[in-house]
Amino acid sequence: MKNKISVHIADDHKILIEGIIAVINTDEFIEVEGYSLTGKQVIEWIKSNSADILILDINMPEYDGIEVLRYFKQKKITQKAIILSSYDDVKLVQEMINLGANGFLSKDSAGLHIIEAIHAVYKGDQYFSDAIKNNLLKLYTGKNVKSGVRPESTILNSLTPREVEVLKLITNEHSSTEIAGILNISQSTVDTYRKSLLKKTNVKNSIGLAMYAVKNNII
Amino acid sequence: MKNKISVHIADDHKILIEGIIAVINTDEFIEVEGYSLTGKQVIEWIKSNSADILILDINMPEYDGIEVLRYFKQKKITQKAIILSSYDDVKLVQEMINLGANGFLSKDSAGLHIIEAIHAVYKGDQYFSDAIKNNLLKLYTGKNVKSGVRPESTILNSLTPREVEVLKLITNEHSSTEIAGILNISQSTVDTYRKSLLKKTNVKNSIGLAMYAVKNNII
DNA sequence: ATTTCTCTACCTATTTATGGGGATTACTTA
DNA sequence: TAAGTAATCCCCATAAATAGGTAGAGAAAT
Repeated sequence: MKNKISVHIADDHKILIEGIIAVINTDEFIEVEGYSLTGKQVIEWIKSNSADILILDINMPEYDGIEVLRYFKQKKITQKAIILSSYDDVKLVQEMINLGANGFLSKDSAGLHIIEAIHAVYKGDQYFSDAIKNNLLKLYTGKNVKSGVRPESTILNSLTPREVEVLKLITNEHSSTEIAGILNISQSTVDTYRKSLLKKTNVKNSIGLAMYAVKNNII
Repeated sequence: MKNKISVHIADDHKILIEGIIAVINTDEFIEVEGYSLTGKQVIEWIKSNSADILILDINMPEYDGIEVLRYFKQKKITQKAIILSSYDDVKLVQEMINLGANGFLSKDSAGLHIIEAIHAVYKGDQYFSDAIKNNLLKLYTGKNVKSGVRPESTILNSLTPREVEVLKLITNEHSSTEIAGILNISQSTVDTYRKSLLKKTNVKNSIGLAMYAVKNNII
């Protein structure tokens, strides 16, 4: 007779936790070990506990999901984790995989297959929601088959350090004049960065930049 | 033998719907009649259906919860509704009650008592989550017993419905011209809303507004 | 050695946003 | 009925952002 798969849930929305528990309870081979409402609680919890699977929300107060994964990696904790996310940002997925995430579920996806995801990850597989898989596929179709070509053709051409600095200041409600003052560069230069940020992120205006920054945790 | 209480769920997050269904299925006297993923779907649904209780999320694409309630009121539809909200804005609650909402559950509240809420509202009672009740209490304790003193001392001077609409569009990267077109009002009016939003939220510029919207889940 | 990238900066012009007013209509509420 | 509020619109002026260029200095990669 085999033990049940134990699951710990971390999400700041209690209703979501209750929902997931209810869903999980429909599977006789899985049980919920407990839950955390903040990233801090997860980090406290991991110090003396573990579960077979941790279901981890990205957006949480105190420490977010990414910071929790960073902590795990730093402390060499090998807790398996399935990420819950509201948006399907490819770069985030890559970041998460690098940090050791084993699965990725989108809250927005048409069907949630949390049970499948848990079983898959428990077996050692990775599990990604369809939205994510589609996005990843798009990146690797057609080109980039031979040499070690980095997928620089991606939508998100990564930003230069200076661009990120400017982006942060924009997101913190600074005007170009102010940014020029803070970074000790000319206003024209700041404007140049704005242009290149708009082009690279493919958004419409500064607000789009701010939202991009939020989504990519460049805050 | 009595029929089950039928419930319709409206929320743009499928996972939340699945969760609520799972929770509801633990009660033998309640059954889920169906669900909608957008406000528009709710309005389509109500044209030829009804349920004993509608569980309605505030934040939904196409039409949000408030707009759905407005539609109900305008069309004199007496569908009972329990509101699901991510934030506990007192003014919003009042607005919703005026629009005929029968209950109010906060997603963030420590314990979700959706079953209780459904039974209460079905019996004709109103149901409010603890967070809401506490906020309402705070407003009426000590002072404000006699004259009609408005509790303007609240931190978030809450925004009017129209302001929220404009804020959403701003956050979605629309310019004032576009917003005017979308809402079918003059650009000047949109500018007026921008001014009042800036004043009320106490931020510096549109980016501050967008960040405010993100923080307060007004997306 | 030559290309590529990053950071820097400027010019011109147009479009948006912000800040200060004021004002009307409709609705609700004290 | 008087007061308030929400929604709507206008004027004027300035500040800021966007869009199109061009371009040089230095570092890094090929």
